Amino acid sequence: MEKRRADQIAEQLEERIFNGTYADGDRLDEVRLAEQFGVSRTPLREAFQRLALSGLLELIPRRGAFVRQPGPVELIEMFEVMAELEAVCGRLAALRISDLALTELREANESCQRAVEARDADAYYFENERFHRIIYQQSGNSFLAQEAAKLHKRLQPFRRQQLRFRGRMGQSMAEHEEIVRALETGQAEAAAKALRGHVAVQGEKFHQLMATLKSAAE
Amino acid sequence: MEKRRADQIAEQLEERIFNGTYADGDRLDEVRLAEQFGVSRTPLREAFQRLALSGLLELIPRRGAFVRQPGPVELIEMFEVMAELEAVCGRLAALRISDLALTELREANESCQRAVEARDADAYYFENERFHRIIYQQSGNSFLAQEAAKLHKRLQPFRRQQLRFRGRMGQSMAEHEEIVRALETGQAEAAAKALRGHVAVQGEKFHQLMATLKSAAE
DNA sequence: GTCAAGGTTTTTGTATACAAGAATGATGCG
DNA sequence: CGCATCATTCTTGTATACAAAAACCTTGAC
Repeated sequence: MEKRRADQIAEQLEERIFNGTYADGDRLDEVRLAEQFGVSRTPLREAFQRLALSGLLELIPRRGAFVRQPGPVELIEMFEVMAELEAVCGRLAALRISDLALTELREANESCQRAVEARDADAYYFENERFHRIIYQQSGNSFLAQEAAKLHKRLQPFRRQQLRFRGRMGQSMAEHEEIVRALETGQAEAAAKALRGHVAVQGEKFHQLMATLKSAAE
Repeated sequence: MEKRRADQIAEQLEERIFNGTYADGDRLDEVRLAEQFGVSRTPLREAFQRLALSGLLELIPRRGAFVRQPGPVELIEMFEVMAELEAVCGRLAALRISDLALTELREANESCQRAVEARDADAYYFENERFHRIIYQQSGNSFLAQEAAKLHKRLQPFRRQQLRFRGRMGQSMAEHEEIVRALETGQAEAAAKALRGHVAVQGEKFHQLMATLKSAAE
């Protein structure tokens, strides 16, 4: 399926919003972006529509498109939902996961471990996503898996910041181990609880998240 | 905030997809719809973008926009996710709900009861939505509330069909009572369980849902 | 009669043109 | 000197025009 120009633009704009090129409240100028991308305003506006639906832009009629970065409160809320979605995926996956997927899960986890030892944040980030994505899919509910993956992607830039904090990677690995054990033995509630705790933002992590926000706002 | 033409069109198309005017796989003709709505293709295409993002349309490049009604499997999956979202809302709301909201909840429930007695399906449908929406909001997590409301809306036409079945309204009312009791007494897990059960599709209800799908396909 | 190849016709995707509303700045009045 | 009002300019929203790709139809060969 070949892509439209508008799709590519949407992806690039999304990337810029995620990586902080645009700050919260920035107005995106149609004509300036259009000539920057070398297209007319039409495909650009289509891209705007998309990003607005994903919550990345706010389209105010007759005013323009404004970047909408989640604030502290919304971010906490999103992490809370993510924790619950992961918990549900885990609970279902504990009953439904295949042996093949379990093998892949352990493999992804080992890759994570190697990334931690090599202090390779990018590799950890990548393998961690694989780890979680397997659990989403093994929930046996592809709609759930899709929704979980969507939110995961949106929270990724913030998660990434969190991993910089000392000791977080190691702790995260221990949690992964616990999750794998619960899934291996089919303990649904244990898997749910482990995943919820793994993702949830609380206590010390909350302060880390606040720090993340400050650095992202600069 | 006044609306754009494109917004109104998106709403109307959404309505048509929900109420079954368009069947799964139907291709929406841009020019025909444009003259039908009395607009050009531009706002229509913007509306398409939206509906595609909500999963109601599939936009195949260079081919067109195709209506995408959820099939049996996807529908079951969506109900499963809805049940879990409601459960989470209930669990959080049990701890966070305000007295005012509890009063409103009881009020909505009484209106439901009256609708059942009057055999007024439309009224029941409306008050039931109010009942659930209060719980979403009282989760204290507006992101969660928003997501729950979004999915609720998407599933509404199917839920509506289900209520036609004999005895379902009465059973649903009993479940509402149980939910209210759990929320009143702050029993988080009980509220979660009651709401999950209330929404989940299982056993007999599954067959009803299948019947719904058949009638919707006609 | 069937199938394939090429051309014709639709239909989508993008660019441009135009219209209407919002922002901005200048000017006049208090 | 400050503020309000009006005109100008800019920006968005929509319509139209054009280009490219897909669907189709016809025609010809086997």
